[in-house]
Parts: sequence; structure tokens; C-alpha cells
Amino acid sequence: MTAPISSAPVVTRFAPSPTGFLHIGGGRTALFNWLYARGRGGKFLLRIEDTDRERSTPEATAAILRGLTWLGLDWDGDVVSQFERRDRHAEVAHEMLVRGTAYKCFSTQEEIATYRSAREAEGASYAAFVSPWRDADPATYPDAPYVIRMKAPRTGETLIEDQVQGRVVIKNETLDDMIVLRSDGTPVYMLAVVVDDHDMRVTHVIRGDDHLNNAARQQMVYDAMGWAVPTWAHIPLIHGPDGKKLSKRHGATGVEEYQAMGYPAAGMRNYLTRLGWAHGDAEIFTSAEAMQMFDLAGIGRAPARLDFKKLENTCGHHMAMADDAALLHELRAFLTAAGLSALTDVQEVRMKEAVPFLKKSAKTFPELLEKAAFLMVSRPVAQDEKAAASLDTVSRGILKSLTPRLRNASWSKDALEPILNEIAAEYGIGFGKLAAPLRAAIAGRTVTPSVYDMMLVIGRDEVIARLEDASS
RNA sequence: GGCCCGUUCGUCUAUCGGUUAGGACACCUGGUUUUCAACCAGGUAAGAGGGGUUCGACUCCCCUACGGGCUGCCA
Repeated sequence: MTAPISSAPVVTRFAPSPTGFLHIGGGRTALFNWLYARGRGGKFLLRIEDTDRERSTPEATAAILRGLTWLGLDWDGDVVSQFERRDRHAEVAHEMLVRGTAYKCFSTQEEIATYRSAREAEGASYAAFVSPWRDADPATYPDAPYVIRMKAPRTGETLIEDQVQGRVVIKNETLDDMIVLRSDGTPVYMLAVVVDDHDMRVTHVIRGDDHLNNAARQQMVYDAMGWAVPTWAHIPLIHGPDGKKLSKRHGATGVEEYQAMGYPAAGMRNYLTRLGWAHGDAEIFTSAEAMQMFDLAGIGRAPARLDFKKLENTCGHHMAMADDAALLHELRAFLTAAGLSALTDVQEVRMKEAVPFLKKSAKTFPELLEKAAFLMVSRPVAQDEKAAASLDTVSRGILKSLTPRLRNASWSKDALEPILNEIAAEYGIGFGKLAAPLRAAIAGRTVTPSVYDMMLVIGRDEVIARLEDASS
């Protein structure tokens, strides 16, 4: 055994297989690993588990990288391709052969299938294959293809000390002699992860609890090589709102879909961090704060359900907290991701003025855009049904008399306020009655931001022009 | 089938043998308001079921139910 690695600097990793987009559950797993490493001055590595050549695609790898990048999860060093390390994996398999902790098995897949059906016919419910080659004399080896299997312990038990699940005891008799190297010489996942995690000096393996049982098999490999076992933390999977495993029918399962739906990345990170993890009553926090607080002990043992309402609420807080320039930048990225047209120069200028107040009440980018409708449109402003209704003859008269007074006013809320109040008083109406046609004229709708905010953003000339359009 | 994991308000969770079981989202009520939001105040709401252990169990043990995972020359 090598020295305990608990005192070494923290190294975590995210190791997805490139068979599709980055799943929201995978995104959270990556986030936990990132938070844990970053909060401890450690390293967060990225490895693509592409040993399955049939299902792995470069497109999927690209999608995963995009998803992580959008989430703001930066990794250290180069992306490691597991497939490219296959020679090293094979080397370890052969070393286990030398050590006597693994053996060559010449049984064909047909023989294994026959063995299993025979056992089942005998009434055995579980038919782990027992290879006749386990203790065979090398002198009897045929000149035929073979796989390399682990020589798994038959008795005793394997103890998994998991930081989330606690002590998990697996009886060794339930573990079979798993294959580590296929007959074509390529490594199997169980071998590859262990070799890679060891070579990459990973200290903490934080991953989905669908791997909990696998940890016992992998520990066999560590033991067979005399390597130190990393700290395990198997986190529960994310479920859909109905408590079932998250799948396509629940709606969005891919991280990039959330980007396209317009959730800000900071809010997404906050929400995902709190999904299945808690630190007292902490709810809204920055990633820097999360790094300080994040620990394995705070991870829950039960699967968590996705709650879009809470996601939105969390995102709303982060929209409001965001830096104006950064938010504008993220808005542009959203427009691209959602396939919407980019802002025109005029819209850019106005948006820059509007973001400081729009961000306070928007939860997502589509919502922000909805509130920004008044600055996106160009003259003549189309009226929706309710807006048109509020622009009756009387209202148009009021707007008409307002226009000249705006010409000479200084363009600030303090200067505008008395003017509007004055008009309202002259016509003997409340400010609310005046605001309705104003909203209609300026935005073409009845639900808008404050009339003052809108006027200041689009400017005097545009306001007057829109009022004239509406009142003529 | 076998093995493994899980189960506190509708949801995310706090609690680490003694609390009026706390917070957040959602929901309801009221306030504020120039519309929608936002915001402020208050309210409804929980320990899967059954046995133990204990002076005392949400907390420890067992059983049941339900949910999930693993059981591949997939990862």
C-alpha cells in the first residue's frame, strides 16, 4: 500500500461518457466536484470516458464541454481521453496477470451464455459466471483469443467507506471475476476508471450513486495493484417532479436546454448546489460563497426532485445581483443560444440603460426581454388589444396636450414627474389613468416597466414621436 | 430473483435522543403600488406503516410497503 492520500491536495474529476448532451444530473455532479476542489485549493480534472467506440461521438464531447463552459465550471489541464490511454490500461491488466491477481480466460461468449442458461434451468436465480480458467495451469492454455479477468476474492466482504452513503458492506461472494481486458485487447470501464483515477492522482471520487455497487468492484482493482483507494462520495441521482428518474418526458434534461430557456448560469449553479445539498439555512449565495461552504457531509442521501419554480426564484435573485455589464453580455449569449436575432445598435444602447432596473424583477432572460419590449420595438409601435382600448379619443387628447410640454423639459425623472402630475390634475384624473395611455403609446401594451424608466431609456425624441403616432 | 441504497411540509432541506420539528420555494391572506412584477407582514402545511431499544425517539435496531441502483467482452 502506498501512503494514505488523505493529506494530499484535493484532486477531483468529472468523467462523463460522450454518448449525448450534458445531462442536468451530470452537470450537478460536475458542479459538486468543482466546488469541492475549488473550495480547497485543489484541482478539478475532466476526463472523457470514450472507451465505448460504438456509442462515443466527438459531437457529444463538444456538447459536454459547451455545457460545462456555460455553467462556468472550468477544469484544470487538458481534457483527458480515456480511449487514448488504452495501452496504459492494457499494461496494468498484464501487470495484474504477473501479480497473479488476474488470469486469462478462454471461455467464449457462447460458453458463458450456455453456462448461464444451464444454471437458470437448475433454478438458480442469479448465475454469475465461474470461469474454468481461474486456476488453470498456463501449460494448458490454448492458442485462442482470451479476456483477462480479475481473480476476485470468494469469501469475506468488501467495505466501502462512503462519505455520503456511510459504510456499505458488500459480500465478496456476490462479486464475480469481472473482465478487465476484452478479447480484442481493449480495456473495460471498470479497469480504465481505476487506472486513470490513480494515474491522475484523484483523491476524491464524487459521482452518481448508480456507481455505488461498482465501487466494490473497483476497489478490487485498487487492491490488486496495491494502490490507495480514493475517498468515495456517491451522490443520489436527480429525479423529475413526479419522483421518477429524470427522463425526456419530464422536459429539459440537457444543461444546454436550460441555457436556451434563459436561466442565468449563476442562478443555475446556485439552484443545483442546493439540490441535494444544504448548509444550514443558506439559500442564495455566490459561487465563491458556495466554495467556502461546500462539504461532503452536507450532501443528502435521498434523490432530489427538480422544482422549476424554485429554480426560477433562485435565478431571479441572481439576475438582480448580477453586474450590469456581465448580465448584458450573458443576454447576448442567450440570444445566440436560443436562436434569436442579436440586438441592433439602437437596442444595445437602450438595453444598457434599462438593464439596471429590468434585472430587478426578471427571473430569466425571456422575462427580461418581455419587460424590455418597449425598447425592442420600433415605430410605429403596434398596439395590442388592451392598449388600443386605452387609447380612446379622450386619452389621445391628453397625450396631444402633453407633447409640447415634454419638448422643453429637462430629461430626468425629477423634471418629468411634476409635468405628468400637472397634466393629470388638469384633466382631473389620477396618475393611474394617465399612465395607461402612456404605456400604450410608448410600449403598445398595458403591462410595462415604470413610465418614467421607459421614457428615460428611449429618450425625448422617441417618446414624443411615439406619443404623436398614438395621438394622431 | 439476488445484492445495495433511500423514505421529515406539495418541493428543496435543518435537526446529528429531549425543539411549540426551523428555513426556503410554491400556495393562501393582507399591505405597498402607476399596470405586471418586485417588495413587506402574516397564514396553511411534514417525520411512509408496524414493532422494538430507551425515562424519552424524526433521530438507534428489526420487519413491511414504496422508490431507485447494480447484477454485460456498456459506461
